[in-house]
Amino acid sequence: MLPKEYRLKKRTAFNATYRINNTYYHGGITIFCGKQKDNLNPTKVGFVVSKKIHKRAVKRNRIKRLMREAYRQLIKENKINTKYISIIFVASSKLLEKNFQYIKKTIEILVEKI
RNA sequence: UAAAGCAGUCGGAUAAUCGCGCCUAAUAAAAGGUGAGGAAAGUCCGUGCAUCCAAGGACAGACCGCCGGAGAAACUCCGGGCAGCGUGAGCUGGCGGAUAGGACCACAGAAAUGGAUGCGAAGCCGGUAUGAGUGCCGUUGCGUGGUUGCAACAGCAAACAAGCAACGCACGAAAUACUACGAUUCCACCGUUACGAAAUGAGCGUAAGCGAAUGAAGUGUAGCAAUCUAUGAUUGCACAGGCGGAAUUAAGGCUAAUCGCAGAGACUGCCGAUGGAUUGUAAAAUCACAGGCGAUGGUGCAACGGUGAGUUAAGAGCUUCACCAGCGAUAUCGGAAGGUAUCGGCUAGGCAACCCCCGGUCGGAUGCAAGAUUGAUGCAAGCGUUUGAGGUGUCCGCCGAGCUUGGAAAAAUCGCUUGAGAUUAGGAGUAAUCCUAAUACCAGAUAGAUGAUUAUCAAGGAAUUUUUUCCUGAACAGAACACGGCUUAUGAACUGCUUUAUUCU
RNA sequence: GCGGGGGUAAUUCAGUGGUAGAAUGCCUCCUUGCCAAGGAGGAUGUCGCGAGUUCGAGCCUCGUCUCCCGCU
Repeated sequence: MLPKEYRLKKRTAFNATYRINNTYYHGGITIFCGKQKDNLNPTKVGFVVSKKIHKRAVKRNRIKRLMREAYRQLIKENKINTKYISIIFVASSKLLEKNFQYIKKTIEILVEKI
């Protein structure tokens, strides 16, 4: 789990990020980027796995945790992008059968891309 | 040994690295503690808890439904009864009432619990085509037979006889096709278009509400109107019908032109003891005679108790009998449901997981997005303040100043986890469950923690072989106020008891 | 988390316990030089699934799966 200052929490913040509509896609994950920031606060990140992907909460939580863990390791290795205020990661049903290594790699590619 | 039944167990463990929520303590860092299930799921029941409305009454409504016990309560659990299923261990059960009443029981059937029509006899009516075949002093042809004539070895001609074939005419089984006088059903039009009461609101509906005519609810077809002799009588008019179209039917149809039968069983049937008729010397026989019967056949899920015997002309719960089912009474066993025995009368269709009736229980509504506190925002339109908005399941009644809609804004804290609780030990009880003592405090998130990677092992499987190798190392599934149940999902394996079958001793 | 509504033909929907229907679509034929329109005929169903009540369930009852809507 990420420390609190990295989490994107408010519903309005989510809506604001979606409205900018700056999206990238790779390997089953779509990301929405927010506005470019002008202060030193850390980039806030949200993870979304909708009910359409799987009915059961166990499977959805598993994907969410894997994505979060991958992003946390990237923070530690100092590979993240700090241009934006907020980023949202949206999973698709492709990720159901994938392992941790695959997810980490795709997130790394996406973060380099933006 | 195999196959079953029941009751249970388990739902992994350890270590390393990097992380997250909460608590303790704290300036901060570091540290310590702690962190998902048997179903956390479905939200199907029942509670606590919270808010709103409540003086109460009536009516709805919901739920329950063999007996006893447990439980805060429950579409809950335990034990027993009864019924059904199973060879059995055992399993299943929404298990009050059909003589209070209503609805329904398709098709078939004479008839579905009483619908008004149905059935039998007699009489009348009832197509066309194809067509095996049958018939005809029918016509034509063929060959055969004898006869007559010519000729006479051969042969030719004539009429006759029976036969065969084709054609024609008439009849015509089964089957097929077509049409539809009639019949049945449906539709359209014309005609008819009834009964039923009333402003003191008929009535209908649980209630809100509907409701005087464009005819409520109901009835579902026979009465209605007038008169006087007035609870009846007389008269009149009605209850009809007409026309057209579509479908089905070639089998039956029709009879208000006749006679008879049936108010569970008219059809198919059995009988003909008694009475009658006929035949016969008589014995006896026959009868679509009077009649007796409800057994047989048939229809159907179901036909007015079942099976067998006796009785009888034939028969029948017939009240004569045996067994069974059902109803009632008495005795007895049991705490009760209920069981057992004896006796009596004589039979009640199904359906209440349709309405309903009987007995019982229930203050109602909304759900932690309940609600409380702090802070912020407080705009517009409509309705309303005793001529009453709105609220309480509905009405009576009561409360009484705000309410509704749209837009904007929606942050923090509390509620929040010490409990109908957990673990261990002892006791009561067949059991559900209850009592006593000790021990500890054991998730509390809010875009929502409980995670990622790796190694070893328990456990299981396969191969080789007698200790090695390889594989799997899991299924269903993630708390959101809490608890008690129910239901559903769930990998591999293990334990105990019981039943049945087979083999051996 | 709490509450409510649905599932019937390829699609949209009807359906009083007694033979499963309508419209559109699809297929064949007619019509036309061809197409459309029009006319005639035809096919298409696990009534979401599993049990129960009943002589008999699309309909009644219970369980289950799935879809949709509202409360923020």
